[in-house]
Amino acid sequence: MGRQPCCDKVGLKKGPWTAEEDKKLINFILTNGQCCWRAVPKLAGLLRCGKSCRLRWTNYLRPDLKRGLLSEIEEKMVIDLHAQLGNRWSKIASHLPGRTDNEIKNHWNTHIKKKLKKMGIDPLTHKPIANDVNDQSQQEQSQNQLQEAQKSCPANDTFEVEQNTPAAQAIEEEGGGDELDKMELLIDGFCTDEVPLIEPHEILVPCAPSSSSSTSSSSSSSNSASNFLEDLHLPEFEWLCDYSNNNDSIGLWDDDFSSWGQESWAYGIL
DNA sequence: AACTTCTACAACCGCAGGTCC
DNA sequence: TGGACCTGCGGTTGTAGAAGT
Repeated sequence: MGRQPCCDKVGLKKGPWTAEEDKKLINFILTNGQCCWRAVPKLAGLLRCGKSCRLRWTNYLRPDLKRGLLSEIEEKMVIDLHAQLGNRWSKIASHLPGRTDNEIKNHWNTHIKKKLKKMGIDPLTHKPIANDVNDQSQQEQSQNQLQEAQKSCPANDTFEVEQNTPAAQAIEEEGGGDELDKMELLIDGFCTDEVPLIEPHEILVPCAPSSSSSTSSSSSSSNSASNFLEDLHLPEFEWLCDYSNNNDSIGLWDDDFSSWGQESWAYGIL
């Protein structure tokens, strides 16, 4: 007896999400909270499987997401963390507030891998790329050591970022280690693993719409997903925002999601 | 201008682990 | 205790836009 598929695939939509679908999903999650993803599409009126809804929410629509390219510091952190954790993207992501495992995985595959190879560093072992057989066996040995270390590092342990891997050093030498201390402070005090799930009634709505802004965000779907927020009516929520350390105005209601999740956002209970 | 190739990233798939009954 | 169900994770694929020819 095989497992039941996660969803009845007949008649279900696949591929890129439309603004309308995003709207329905956001409305539903904000109203009902995250529960029982399998039931979400049906209840939200979406022709998607629950898995797809969860992915869309966690990777794209979640209000606490940062958008845009990873900074130098974040990139360096990813390399350090990867050296210690391997391809455990979700664990790596948990040390980078506002970043998703998918985002980090993509960034690793498209940017960091190339960068490291270019520098003569094996992205798998984080050691200088070796050419002969002896070096290869050395690499295997170090890889085994790495795996052993990973085993002995329980997931919830407080994590010390190793700054001494050749790869991380190479990246640092390229520039961009300035704010590292700041970032480490952030990590010491914050880990997404520890972030409690925000219940819908605890989610706040931006206190004021504003003109313009918006930094990044590139993809067409992100733009398509953005404008409909103007149409969202969420009377029971109020977003609070702290303008004090952010010169940009909040772009949520006019441009895209790029402002969601930045430090300037504050969440609280109404 | 049209076509091809490359790049970035969103989304899908299958599996593993946890929980519940 | 074991099976069913659900969620989360990691690898892979698909697609759109950019860049090159």
